[in-house]
Amino acid sequence: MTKVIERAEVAPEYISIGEAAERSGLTQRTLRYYEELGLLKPPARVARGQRLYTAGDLERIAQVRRMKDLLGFTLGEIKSVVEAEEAKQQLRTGYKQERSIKRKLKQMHDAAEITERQLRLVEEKIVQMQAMKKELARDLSGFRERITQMEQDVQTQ
Amino acid sequence: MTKVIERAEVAPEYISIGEAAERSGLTQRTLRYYEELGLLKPPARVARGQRLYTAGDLERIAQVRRMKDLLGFTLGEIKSVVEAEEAKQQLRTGYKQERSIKRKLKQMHDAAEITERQLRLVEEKIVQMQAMKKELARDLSGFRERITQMEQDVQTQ
DNA sequence: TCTACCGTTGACGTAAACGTTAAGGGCTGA
DNA sequence: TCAGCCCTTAACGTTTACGTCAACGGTAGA
Repeated sequence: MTKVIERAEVAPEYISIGEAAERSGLTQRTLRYYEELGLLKPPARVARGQRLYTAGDLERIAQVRRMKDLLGFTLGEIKSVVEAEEAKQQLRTGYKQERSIKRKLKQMHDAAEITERQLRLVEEKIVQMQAMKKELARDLSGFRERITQMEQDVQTQ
Repeated sequence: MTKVIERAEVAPEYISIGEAAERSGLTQRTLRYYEELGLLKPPARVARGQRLYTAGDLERIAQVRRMKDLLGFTLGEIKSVVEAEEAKQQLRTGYKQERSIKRKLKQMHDAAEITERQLRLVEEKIVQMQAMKKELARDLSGFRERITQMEQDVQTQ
C-alpha cells in the first residue's frame, strides 16, 4: 500500500478554501468576497497562491455568518463591527508598547464605548424578538386550546 | 376587493400615502412596492384611486419594518410570515363559515404548525443573540475593570 | 384660470451580495 | 502522460430592494 501524504499531514492546522467553504456553509466565492471587502483578514497562502485557513479563521467566518444570517447585519455593518474588534485586539496586544498611561486610558475608553454600542444594539434586538416570541406563543396556545376543544366536541358528538 | 371610499366618507382616521410614509419612516415607493409584493394588503382607495391608510395599516407597516430592520428578514421571508398570519386571520373569521368539523380541525392544525415553526425560528435567533450579548458583556466588563485599575494607578502614582 | 402640489402607474436605473463562467495552473493517481 | 481535481484572478450576470423619472390627473389657493 502506497503511503498517502495528505496536505493535512504536512500542516494539519491549515485547510483549503474548499474545505473552509464546506465547513462554514459558505461558498468559495463568498469567502473570497468577504476577504475582498475586509470582513476576513487575508489568510496564509501556500507558495503558488492558494489560501490556507486556520481554525481561528473558521471561527471568524462563523461569527460573520451569525451576524449576517441571525442578526441581519449588512456586510457594511459587519465590517464596522469587525474593524472595532480589530481595534480591540490591537489594544490588547499593543497594551505593553504604549508608554503613555493617558493614551492607554483613552484607547480603553474607546474600546469600551464601541463594545457598549454593539451590546445595546444586540439587547434592543433581543427585546423586540421577545415581544415577537410572546405574540407567537399567545397565538399558538390559542390554537391549541381551540383544537382540544374541537376534538372534545367531536368525541361527545 | 378593495374598499372604495366616497369623498364624503373621508374621515380623519384615513391618511394619505405621503403621511403614511412620513409616519412609518418609509418612502411612498417602498409602501407601494410592499403592497405589490403582497406584504401589505391593498389599502382603501378614494374614488380617484388614491390610497387611504388606516391606523391598522400603519401598525402592519411598522411590523414589517421591524421584521426587516430588527430581525433582518428578507422581504420574501416577511411575505411568508404575513401569509401565515393572513391564513390565521382567515381561520378566525372563516371559523363560522366552515361546516365540516374535520376540515376546521385540519385548518387549525395547519395554523398551529405554521405558528410553531415561526416561534422556533425566533427562539433560535434569541438564543444566538444572547450568546453574542454575553460575549460582548464579558468584553465590556473586562475593559471597565482595566480602566478602573488604570485610573487607580494614575492616582496612586 | 393658472400654478403648485399631491397622487397614480409604468419603466428604467442602481447598489449590494453574491453566482457563474472563462482562462489558466498545480498536483496526483492510474 | 493525462484525466480529474482543486486552486487562482477577472469579468460579467443575477436577484433583491428599492430610487428615479416620465407622463398623467385631481384639487386647492391666488
